[in-house]
Order: sequence, then structure tokens, then C-alpha cells
Amino acid sequence: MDLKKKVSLAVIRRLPRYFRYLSDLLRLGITRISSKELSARMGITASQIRQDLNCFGGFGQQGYGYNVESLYNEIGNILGFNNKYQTIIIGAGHMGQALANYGNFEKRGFSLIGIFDVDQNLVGKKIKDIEIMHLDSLEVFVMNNNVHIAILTVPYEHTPTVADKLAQLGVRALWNFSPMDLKLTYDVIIENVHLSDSLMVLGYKLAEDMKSRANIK
Amino acid sequence: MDLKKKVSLAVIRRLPRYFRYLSDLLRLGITRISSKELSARMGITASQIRQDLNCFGGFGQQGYGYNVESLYNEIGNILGFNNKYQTIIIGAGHMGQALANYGNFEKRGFSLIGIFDVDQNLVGKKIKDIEIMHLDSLEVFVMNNNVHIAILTVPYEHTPTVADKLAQLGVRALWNFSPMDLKLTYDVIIENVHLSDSLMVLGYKLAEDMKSRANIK
DNA sequence: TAGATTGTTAATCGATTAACAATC
DNA sequence: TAGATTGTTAATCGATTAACAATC
Repeated sequence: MDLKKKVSLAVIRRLPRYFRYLSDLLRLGITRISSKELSARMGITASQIRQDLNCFGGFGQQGYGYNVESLYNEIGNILGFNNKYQTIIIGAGHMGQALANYGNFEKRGFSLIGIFDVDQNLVGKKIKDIEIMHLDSLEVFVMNNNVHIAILTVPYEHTPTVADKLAQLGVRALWNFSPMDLKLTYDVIIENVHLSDSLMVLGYKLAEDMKSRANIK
Repeated sequence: MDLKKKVSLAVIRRLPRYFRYLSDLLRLGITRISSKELSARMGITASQIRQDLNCFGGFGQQGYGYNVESLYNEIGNILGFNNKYQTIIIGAGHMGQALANYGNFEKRGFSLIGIFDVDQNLVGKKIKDIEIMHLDSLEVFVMNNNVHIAILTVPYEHTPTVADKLAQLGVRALWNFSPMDLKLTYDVIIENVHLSDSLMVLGYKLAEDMKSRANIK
């Protein structure tokens, strides 16, 4: 049925970035933009911008460029901002609470409907009008609610167990903050964050930079 | 002086992952591993593993494979875990506090020496023995301390100003959590996290998955 | 109409994978 | 020595960039 070939993940990962730039342009009151201008702003080639966008359709017009607002809406659609995803957070530690408090997810279609933890001191506490529940009530909760996404911010050692349970209960996607690669027997969508990996890469870049500075001297 | 050509960022970004797997093997008491076995565990090709490692040196031995502990140490060295990086956090909101409380960074050489915010209700509060300071004291603090890295968890609109100031004061690297691409006139190392981009990609994957399921039915 | 800029094909570049001689 | 597995070169694959005809 779907004849067009799958868009590569490299392209998909650039979409949120396009969206942000278009959102900025919109705020600046700029109504049209050419791939060349956008290229200069974003620091990528105009060619890549046109290739990327044409994976999804011809949103531009020869001799004119792209209409900022309509392109903004198109990319929003592609990213699925019209969908509504029911989301829960597992692990109400510092990171879990930080994510719960981040308000911007809501307006992209991710609505938080539950937070779980095993710590009795946290259970009952409210974050953004959502009461933290005990992990024991997860099963019943998921069965009674259509949970699309679970955000995993649990300690390292509990990650595989919790992830497997969620998959088993039919949760479709996991946003994983544990520094661990999930290997599930169930078919679930996973997006890893691995913050510590990112910091280590920064450390590497910094070490390289310091080395090259030392060489110049 | 440095004749070997620069290792690509794609390779660097895999190093923390190798390190994690080796750390697991070490914990399991496994002393040697071949690229083939590691390949099976990590889900990447043995060829890629050997190529990656050989960017930095010949750590293996024909007919034997790699010694887990020595490879673990080598990668730790490459990632610069022996270096000590003095780190500060700008923005003591939920995310800033979550990062401050994350203990594992310390053992990778990132030591937290200061936290700053503009909110008077937060100033003076202690996180992990570090007192939150007012942003006004940033300048003096950076001049008196050798700050290598600043972690940026400030609101969107303040990001460019703060980033620029840090760069100007000589901070070498920024770990940026703002959903904004920093463009600095100063020469500073930047590693972006862009959590919301990651969530949007998850949303896209999920939407695709739901579409293909609907088609099968 | 002339100028601008897209959509798209072709060329290039870089990253991944395969193959195999070297060697433990 | 025979078997295993690396380090490294060559082949393949995919992603990025360049070029240009189509067209607004």
C-alpha cells in the first residue's frame, strides 16, 4: 500500500530542528523563506533542506520559496502534533519530577496522565495536579487507560524489569533515560536519551581541544 | 605534529556505549571477548567494532580477542575519565537540580563546584553540599575558579545571553539543555541535549507504527 | 518576459561492511 | 601446528552535495 520508501532516521531527527527555526521565523513575522536563506540561518546546505522536505512532499514554490506558516504546519503534522499521546512517568525521582514539570510537552500532544514510584514518601504527592501512585498500581492503571508512552527514569538495576512489564502491558513506546540499552522481546518503540553518554562526548571534545591548544603553544 | 586523521564524531559517540558494555562484562567476571561476541551482544557488526577501536590503537590480539579490563581502561582513557573537569550549573530549576543530584558524573571526572540561579528563593539552598549562588556572582566566581564546563538549564529566552557571558568569561565547554542552537562568536565547545527534539522523534516513530498497524488490519 | 528558486537527478563523499593476509 | 581472531585494505552502501531543467 505504502509505495514511497521509508524516510531515513537522519532526516527525521532534523525535523524538530526545522520546526524550531520556522517557529522563530513565525515569531519574527517573516512570512516566506527560501532554502538558501534558511540554509544560512541553520548552517546546513540548501540542497539538504530541499532534499529533506521533498521526502514528505513539495511544500515550496519555484521562484518564491516556502511559506513559513504553511511549512511550519506541515512539519508539525509530520511530527504528529495533532495526535494525542497519553503518557506516564515511571520513577518520580529528581529527573522524573523535572520532566513532569516541563510544560512544553503538553502542547506537542503529549499529555501526562500518571506518575509512579515505589517510594512511599513520594506516593500521594502531587506534581502538576497528578498524584504520584505506587508502582504496584501500574498494572491496573495501564489496563484501564490507553497509555501510549512511558517515560523511564528508574534506577539502573530496575530498568529492564520495568521496561519489560510495560511492554507486556501493551505500552507502545518508551522514552528511556536509563544509561542502558533496552533489549525487549516485545515489539516496542524505544527512544533513548543516555545523558551520561552525551556528557562523556563533551568531555572527549574538551580533552581534544585542550590537547590541540597545548600543541599550538 | 598530529599526523593521524581526526576520528569521526560517529565513532566517538559509540565509545560511551562500548564502555558501558565492557563495564557490564567486567561485572560479570568475563575477562576476554572477541569482536564477534561483542557484536552479538551490542547488535552492531564485528567489523565496525574492530574499525572503531583501531582508530585509537591495536588493543586486541590475533587469535585471542580483547582483554576486557584493559580495553575498558583504554576507552576510559580515550574518553578522558582521568581528567578532572570543574563544572558549574546555570539554572537551579527542576532540571538543574536533577542534574546536580545525579551522582555518577563525579566518578567520570566531572566535579560540580557551583550552582547559579536568579531566583532569591533558591539562593542559599544547598544541593549536594553546594550552595546555590546568585547569577550576579557568576563573574567573580569564574574568575577565581578554573571552570571548564557549564551546564545550561536556563529558560529559553535567557540562553543566548548566559551562553555568551560564559564564553566571554573563558568557560571552555557548554552542555546545553535549552531547545535552542547556540551560535557563539567565541570559540567554545558545545554539546546539545535538546530533550524535546528527542520526544518529538519518539512521537513520529509512534505515529508511523500506528499507521502501519492500521494498514495491516 | 526575466529572475528566482524549487524539485529532482546525478556526482561526491563518508561511513559501514566484507574479505583476507598477518599472527597470536 | 591448526584454529581463531585481529588489523587493515577493498567493496558496498547510504547520505550529502552539486547541478540543472522545470516552472512560478
